[in-house]
Amino acid sequence: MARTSTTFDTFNAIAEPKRRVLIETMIGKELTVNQIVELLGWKQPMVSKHLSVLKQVGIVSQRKVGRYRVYRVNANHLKPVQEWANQFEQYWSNSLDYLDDYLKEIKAREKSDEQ
Amino acid sequence: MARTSTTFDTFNAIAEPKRRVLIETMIGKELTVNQIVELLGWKQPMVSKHLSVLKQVGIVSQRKVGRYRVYRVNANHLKPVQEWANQFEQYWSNSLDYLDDYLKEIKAREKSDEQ
DNA sequence: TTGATATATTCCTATATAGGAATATACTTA
DNA sequence: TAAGTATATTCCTATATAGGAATATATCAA
Repeated sequence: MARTSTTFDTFNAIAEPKRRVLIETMIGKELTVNQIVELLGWKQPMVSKHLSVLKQVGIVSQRKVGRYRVYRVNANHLKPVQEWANQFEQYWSNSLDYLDDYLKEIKAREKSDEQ
Repeated sequence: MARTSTTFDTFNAIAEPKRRVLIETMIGKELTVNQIVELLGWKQPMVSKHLSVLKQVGIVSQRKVGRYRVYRVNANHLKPVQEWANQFEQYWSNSLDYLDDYLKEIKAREKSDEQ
């Protein structure tokens, strides 16, 4: 069996690093495909293909303006990602715990160096 | 070129729905592989394999206890996911905007039905 | 030591990309 | 209508899984 399809859900769509960059670049703007091409310096078909995946899961939507296609991010669709991560927030370390972890790590490293 | 490796980063590791379930199941606990097998009803090799991916990106860590391997979630590693999503929070619709979107959607649907 | 238990790994296969190149499609303007 | 611009799609290939089955490895217990 292959991996879950990139168009299966938001999590799979944003797994691709380039698509995250695309989203970061587009957020809050309305951009034409070629504007994105210029901003990112990617090949036009590559931009169109990644936009297509993002569109299929609803992360971006598109509007026709003459021969241009204007794309924008539907930020709402990223909410589930934040919400999914939120449920683990209570288990995150605070900065002091971080320090503690860091010290433990150093000790562990010293110990393994001794051997 | 194939897709980004599942072990490339946290985003790719959690793209697989089963691995998200695994994380949700394990959060806040220390669980043995077979305990997870029982909780989820998956095959043991499947659990071990998914744990292996999560371990490689640091989302879980493992401790040996006799012939058992005790796994736990490193919740810290899910922080980047929340943080990534956070940067788009200001662009999320509030409930009124949602209503607006909803009404627009209904109108659009009526229009396409007419044709 | 031997059998049993716990977990990891290997082998196999179907499948889904991502990127590159080429090309098709759509719209505009002279 | 023809040329030009903007964007999407198709074809190709290398690659990386996910799951199933079988098996290897590690540890415990009698």
